[in-house]
Amino acid sequence: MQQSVVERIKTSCTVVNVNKDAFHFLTDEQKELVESRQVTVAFKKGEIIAKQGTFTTHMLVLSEGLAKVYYEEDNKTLILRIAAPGSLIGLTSLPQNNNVFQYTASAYINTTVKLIELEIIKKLALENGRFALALIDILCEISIQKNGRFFCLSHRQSYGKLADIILCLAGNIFKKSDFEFALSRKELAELSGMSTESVIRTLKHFQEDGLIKITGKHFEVIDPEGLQKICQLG
Amino acid sequence: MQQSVVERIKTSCTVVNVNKDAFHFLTDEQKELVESRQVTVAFKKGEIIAKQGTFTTHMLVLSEGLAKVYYEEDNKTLILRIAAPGSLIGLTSLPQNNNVFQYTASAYINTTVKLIELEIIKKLALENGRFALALIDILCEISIQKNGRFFCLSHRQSYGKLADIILCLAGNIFKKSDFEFALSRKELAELSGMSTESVIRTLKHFQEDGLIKITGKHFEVIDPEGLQKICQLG
DNA sequence: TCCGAAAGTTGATACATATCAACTTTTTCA
DNA sequence: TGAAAAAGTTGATATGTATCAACTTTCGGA
Repeated sequence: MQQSVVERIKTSCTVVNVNKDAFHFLTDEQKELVESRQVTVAFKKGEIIAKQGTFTTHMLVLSEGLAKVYYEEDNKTLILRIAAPGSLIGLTSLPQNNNVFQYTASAYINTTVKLIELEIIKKLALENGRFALALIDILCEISIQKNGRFFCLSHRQSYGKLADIILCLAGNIFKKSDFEFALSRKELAELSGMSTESVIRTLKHFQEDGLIKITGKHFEVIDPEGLQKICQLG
Repeated sequence: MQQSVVERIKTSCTVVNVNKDAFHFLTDEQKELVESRQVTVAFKKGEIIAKQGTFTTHMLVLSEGLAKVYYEEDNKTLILRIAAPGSLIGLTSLPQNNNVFQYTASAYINTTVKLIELEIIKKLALENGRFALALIDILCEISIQKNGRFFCLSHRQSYGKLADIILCLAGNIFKKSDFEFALSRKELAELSGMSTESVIRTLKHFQEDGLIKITGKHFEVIDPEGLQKICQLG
């Protein structure tokens, strides 16, 4: 299958974290243990999957849907990433002294997650080096992605931030240049760290410049290279 | 030993990453392997210890000094953290497909680092679960700290950002309320993500309000609680 | 020790973007 | 189906902070 243009575009701050499958390194016996103990839970759009500050007994594996992972403080929120199928939530609570969720996760759309006890994860990491190394890999990936997003939100200005988010959505979530967009303007604003009004004005600008086309909820990226250029300029 | 007031103050965005000693979980034999193969290198103030984009063959353990760890893009820099003794640099390059440094590290002051081959780290993580788990712990800590810093730099305004950095320096690096400050105003600005001029003006404000006292290169935190309040307000 | 460069400081100005307010369109659900 | 609520849009205004320019102080090296 050929990659579309939007998928090939590299953005500095992908908000979506691509997760590898660590479980694939488990032995059949270990896989069975995980499967025998795991529980699947479905969340409706808008529901909170995990709340920052509550005790983490289980790690979550997002199996279907899309979740917003965000950090909360003083009534302000910072979206850390969008969790897509395969993403792990709650891995950072593995250390004994951080056994609460370090962020909140809520469902953008209807979402199902599998719950696996952290104690089992810890046990498996201890006895299976390849699995442990895979977890390390995932944590490294998340760290690298976060650096890019951090840079983008703190060093670019509105045009660059929004262009980046649009490319991320097209290239990493929907994986095509046109898509029905489920998120509100307010949520787009939250993602790009700007006000709703600024998002609207900037989107309008992008349309006038022929970079994107919006018809109701339908988004189309017309000039990905142009958007990428805006990302880089600031 | 009693903790000083500045050490007890919690800030949202500690720029210093407190690292645990993962090597302590190694067997005597494994420790010997590490020690027999490790090399120690000294860097002078200002020198580059590791450059973003170059191939990572070794992980670095900072043993003495202080280093600035920063992300570079388009001639702009974003300081990710200050590496203090015990900090690991280059751990995020462990995954096969990210085998280049993901950030640059340079010496704030004269600094020595130990170099350990990544291959050895990988081998040890594979055969020693407790060591692997300790690495996971460290990555989680870094991740959590980065969330706080990310939030601080993107959601607070200048007063809050600078107050936070001052509390971090006092509480986490110098571990006392008064210290000789080696960093220039420009570097303080870089750390808090603002312009040099704004840093100067804000410091002046803090002095006038009796929060801190500066005499030449000598810094003294007079009212840590007051600074903390400023952090929280924004 | 003195000169030039770097660091530090101050005030004036510019600018990006948030905020506010008024309004329109769309959606929701009783 | 119609009324209320939510989402989207637009223009005017406010504000925080960067930028620029001029200047002073400090520091390093010939």
